[in-house]
Formats: sequence, structure tokens, C-alpha cells
Amino acid sequence: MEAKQISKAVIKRLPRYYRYLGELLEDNVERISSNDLSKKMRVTASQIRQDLNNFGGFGQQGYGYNVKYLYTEIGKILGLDTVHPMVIVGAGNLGQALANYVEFEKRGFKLVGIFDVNPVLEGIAVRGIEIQMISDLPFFLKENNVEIAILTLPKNKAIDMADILIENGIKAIWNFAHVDLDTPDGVIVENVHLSESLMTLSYNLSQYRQEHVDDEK
Amino acid sequence: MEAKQISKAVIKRLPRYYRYLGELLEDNVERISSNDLSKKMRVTASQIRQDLNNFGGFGQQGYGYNVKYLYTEIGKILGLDTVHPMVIVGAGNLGQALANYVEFEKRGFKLVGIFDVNPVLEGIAVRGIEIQMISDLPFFLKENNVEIAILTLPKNKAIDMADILIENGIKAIWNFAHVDLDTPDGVIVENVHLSESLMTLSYNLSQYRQEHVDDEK
DNA sequence: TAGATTGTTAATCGATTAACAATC
DNA sequence: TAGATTGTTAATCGATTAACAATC
Repeated sequence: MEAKQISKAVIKRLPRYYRYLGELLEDNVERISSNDLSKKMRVTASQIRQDLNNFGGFGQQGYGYNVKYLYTEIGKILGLDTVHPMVIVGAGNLGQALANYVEFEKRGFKLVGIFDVNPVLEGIAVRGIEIQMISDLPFFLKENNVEIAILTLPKNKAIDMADILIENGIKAIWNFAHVDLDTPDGVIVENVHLSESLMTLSYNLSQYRQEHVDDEK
Repeated sequence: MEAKQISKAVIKRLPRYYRYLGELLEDNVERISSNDLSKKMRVTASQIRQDLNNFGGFGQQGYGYNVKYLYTEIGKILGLDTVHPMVIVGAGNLGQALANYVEFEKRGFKLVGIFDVNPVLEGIAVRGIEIQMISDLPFFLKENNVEIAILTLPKNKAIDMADILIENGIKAIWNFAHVDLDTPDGVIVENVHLSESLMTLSYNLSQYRQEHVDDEK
């Protein structure tokens, strides 16, 4: 099974390739060279060729890459060729907003359940899906073969909930809580730390201003 | 003004240090060594010391780092010691969810306005702030000295809106639209590409399953 | 003073870019 | 066949880790 380990940096770039190829496909572009793509994406052509060759030779000398083919192949690599049932755990503002994100469905991420710890929310429907209590979770996850959980609970509740999710067979947590979850081998965590992203923005803003103090008259 | 350029990797780690130090502070921990912090954060002590020394010598030999002092200093570096008025542009589900994120206010990010292009939304209040139309934006931004815009419009509208924002003095865009914005020098973009994050999760999930096919009986 | 721990230099590791032979 | 462009090796660049002298 020993596939050559692919670096995280490469993986993080794959969805962006996928997005650009999707746009080219919509524009009915049939083929593209690494050089042309590199100009669009503002990366080096060398990087594109290196990245893609981690997964196989998708191109053809003298021709470039077939857009449709490459798009499909990257989709497969990203696991977008199968349907992933998902649940949202935490039906607050963010949880509800994500529940309404129809984009995900297009990529095979199918929301099948929404859960919360707050009894007040029980039975309220979000995009046609009724919010359930955590007590119903174990049965529901098994019944629906759910592997992905979106965790949008506040941080104090998120840690315990992660344990419950893992106990009940969840294999991947998309974590929006401001904590680092500690999970066993075989359970993946992908963090979206919004406040950290905003702080990075803030740093860059302050930084730029400091560097250009002299510019002002 | 020529400060040594600090790498993006370091910047991305700063908010995480800030978060851990904040937690230590809450737990009334007075000092911590790079070694102890490294165990908590699961990074090397060497990296912590290297990272911090980009900004100055915050520690003391034989003692370690004073938690409160270091927390404050990193806060300053991140620009959290000043108030940043912000507007949300795009009052859909995600925009409204972010509007309700009180966490941000604690860090100095103050939501002052919400805008949308859809006339139906005009006047509706989200957390006490009435949604305004884009026509009111130029005056509002100047009046309130707004430098940060949260862009939560669909991608087809986001590009034009970014131009409008920049024309009206916005210096930083927190971009949730699935496009790469093209901005002039001096305007910062921080992307939150949710679908790309979810695809990364999907890749890792598929990958792990493939690598462990043999494990199943 | 002795022990602890930083700040910083040097060594290693990994990722990006450049170059070019292979080949469509 | 000639031109274009990939796949891939080699060179460069940057980031991480290790080591240790400086110093509290």
C-alpha cells in the first residue's frame, strides 16, 4: 500500500487547481499548458508540473493537459467521485449557515443530519432537516454511514463532543471550534479557525501601515 | 522602515501562540518555558524560540517567558491593541452568522455596518445593525473610517464588489467568496475558502482509507 | 554559584524553481 | 519532421531542527 507520501503543501494546492480547471471547463477550454495555467494562477509552471506528477502523468508532451480529463482526475484524487454523508453538530448561526451552503452538495458532500445539545432547538428544521438531540446521534450515524462531522459548537463543548463523535465511528471532523482536537490515528481533523484567519489579516494590515509610514505627507 | 521580512509560515503560527497563551493566562500560569509550551502545542521548542525571536527577545534565560507579557506583546504584533471597524458585505446566511460572532469584538474587531445588493434585505436588523444598500457604502466607509471588509457575496458578485470596496478606501478584505481577488498593492486579502478546506479533508479521508485497505478483514 | 533556559548560529531537511532530455 | 510542452533530474532557496554559548 506504500504510496510515496505527498506533502501537505501539495494537497492544499489541489483544490485550487480543481477550481481553476472547473472554470476553464465552464468556458469550454479544451486544453491548457502548464505555462498558460501558471499565468492564470500566478504560480510557476514548474510547480504545476511537479505537483501533478505526484499523482501521475496527466499531460502530453507538445499538447499540454486536457482540461476535462485533468479536472476529473483531480476530482477523483480529492475523493469527490463518491458521496459523503455529513452531519452538522452545533446548530447555531454558523452551523445553520453551513447547512444552507448548497455548493457542498454539488461536490458530493451530502448533509443528512443536524444535531445540537440545546433542547430548545429540537425539531426546528433547517433546509428541511430537523435538528436532533445528541442522544439520537449514535443510532443515526450508524444507520446513515456517516463519516464526516462538521463541528460548530463552542470550544468548551467541542472537545467532549469530538470524543462522542469518534466513539460513534466518525472518521473526519471539520472543526470550526477554537480548539485543537486530540484524535486517535485514523480520525482526521481539518480546522477552520476563523479568528486566527482574521488575526493574520490584522497583522498584515498593521504591518503594511507601519512599513509605509513615510509615504504619508 | 526596512524591517527584516518575516515569513508567512511564522505569521500563520502567531495566532495559535496567542490562543495558547490566552488559555495559560486564564489558568493563572505565570511563566512558561519554550520546552513546556512545545509539549502543549506539539511543535518543537526550537521553532517557538525561533519564531518569537523574529520579533524580539521576549524571554529570559533560566526563567522562560512571562505568559502575560508575551500574550500582550503578540497581541500588539497582531494589531489587536487597536479597534478595527469592519463591515460585512453580503448579508446571506454566512454574513449573518459572522455578524453574530461576538468573539471578534473581544479582539478589537468591531462590526459597524452590514451591506447587501438585494433590496429585499434593506432595513432588516442583524444583531442590532440594519442592512444597508451598496449605494450608502461610500459615505459610510469614509464616515466610519472602515478599513476591513468581510466579503460574503457569491463569487460572481464578489469580484466587482471588491473593486468598489477598494475604490472606497478599504485596505483589507476577508474574502469568503470562491475566487481569487486581484487587488492593488496596499490592499490585503485574506481568503477563507471553505470548499477547499472541505476538499482537503475529503482527500485525507480517502487517502487514509486507501492506505489501510489491508487492515480490514 | 549552579541550574535552567534563552537567543542564535550551524546543520539538516524539504519544497520550489530551473533546466533539459524525452516525446507527442 | 519541427515545434511545443511534458516529465523528471539537478540546483537553489527557505524553513525547521539541533546544538550550544550566553546569561539570568
